[in-house]
Amino acid sequence: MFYVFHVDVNSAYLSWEAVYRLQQGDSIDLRTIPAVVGGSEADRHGIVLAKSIPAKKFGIHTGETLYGARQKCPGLVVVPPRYGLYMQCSEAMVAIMNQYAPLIQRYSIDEAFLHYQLPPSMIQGQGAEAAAVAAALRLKAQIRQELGFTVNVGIGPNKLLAKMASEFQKPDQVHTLFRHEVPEKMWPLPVQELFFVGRATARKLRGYNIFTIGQLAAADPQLIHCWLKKPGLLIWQYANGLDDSRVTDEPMPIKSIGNSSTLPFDVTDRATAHQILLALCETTAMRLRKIRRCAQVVSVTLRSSELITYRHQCRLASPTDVTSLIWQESCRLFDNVWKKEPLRHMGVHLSDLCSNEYYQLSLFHQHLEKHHQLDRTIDALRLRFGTRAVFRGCFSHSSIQPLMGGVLQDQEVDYPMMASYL
DNA sequence: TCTGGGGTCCTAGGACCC
DNA sequence: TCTGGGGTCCTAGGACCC
Repeated sequence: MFYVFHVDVNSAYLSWEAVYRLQQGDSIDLRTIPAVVGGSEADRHGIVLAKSIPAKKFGIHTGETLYGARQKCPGLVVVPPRYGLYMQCSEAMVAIMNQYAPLIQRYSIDEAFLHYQLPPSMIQGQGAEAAAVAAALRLKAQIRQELGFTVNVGIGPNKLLAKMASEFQKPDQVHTLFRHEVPEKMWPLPVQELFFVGRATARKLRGYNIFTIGQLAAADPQLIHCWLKKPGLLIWQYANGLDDSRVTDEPMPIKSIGNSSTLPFDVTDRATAHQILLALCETTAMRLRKIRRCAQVVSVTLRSSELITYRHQCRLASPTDVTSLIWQESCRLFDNVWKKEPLRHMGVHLSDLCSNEYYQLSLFHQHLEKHHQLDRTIDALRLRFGTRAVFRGCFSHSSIQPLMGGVLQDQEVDYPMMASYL
């Protein structure tokens, strides 16, 4: 007998930022005022990454522009993100969760599932439910006391219902969604609140007169399948509370890897574009080598200043993890597809990954071997002396960063462990 | 200086082969 | 050449999640 807990940090980035600032002696708790964590507007990354509850009351949404958010709330406090800090907060939370169960599945930086096993003496029923709630309340209180931030814990018979439960009322709440509670607690909700029903699917469903999760649950699955194809069957099952996926701590195998960046200025010439591709290839290929994979497909994504996004991909003759080969291919793709319009955003993605073992053994070609050794040497130097220790000469008199993409480049600052709070 | 960055999965349609 | 049908591979695009 077990239950699944879903632990969700309330306004994660903003709460973590608030706690850190209080620790540093700041007198204002960001959670109690209209405040958001947002990217740099000067670098054109100016969107809301997380918002406080008072900010939410002004109608501010995650993902909207800081400009838009300020229109809604002129006195809004905006603070920049510190991803390294957030990683540490996340680690500290998972460490506490581990005191309650050996099996934890990290779902994202601020969400995790916990497989809560009841003692064998407990059989299904009120006693078991009450025991699970009591444990969740203790977990929530311990996180709050030791780390200073609040979480919602959802309890259910499976991951889907646990996750739906954690979304109910916020912050600092434990909610249950046991099977017998589904008709009362989940079915009346608007269909777009169901996991995996996004804007597009909700719009289609409304076109078929399905407005609530209960209406979706009661619909004919064959019809839903016909309308929405395979994802339709999935959301029909979700609407009925059905989900047989297990909590697992085995990491998902990585299928693709990529980096992209909204550029500080519009790019209008080929040479600059190629240099940016190199900066993106450096980061992406380095990550590829780190996980010991080679890529067979290279893809270049472009977004124009008009926000039109398109991409172009191709399959390589043989898999590679060599930065310069990936860059060469990226430039070729770029030249074939760029329409010469100003570019706001560029990206490089690698997919169809395979092991690099065979590749390493078959380095017969001298020039490949040299590239390979160069990449390895640079990787080792960057690991030891930091990502800025060594970079290509073409960047030395350029305003373009030699490595682009990735969010954890500012991890040189070490933050104190959150567990030192209180 | 109004629109981020990291992923996964699915489907449509064309090319190509038998 | 007024050409059937099945299967595979590939690319582009769109949906969803955080």
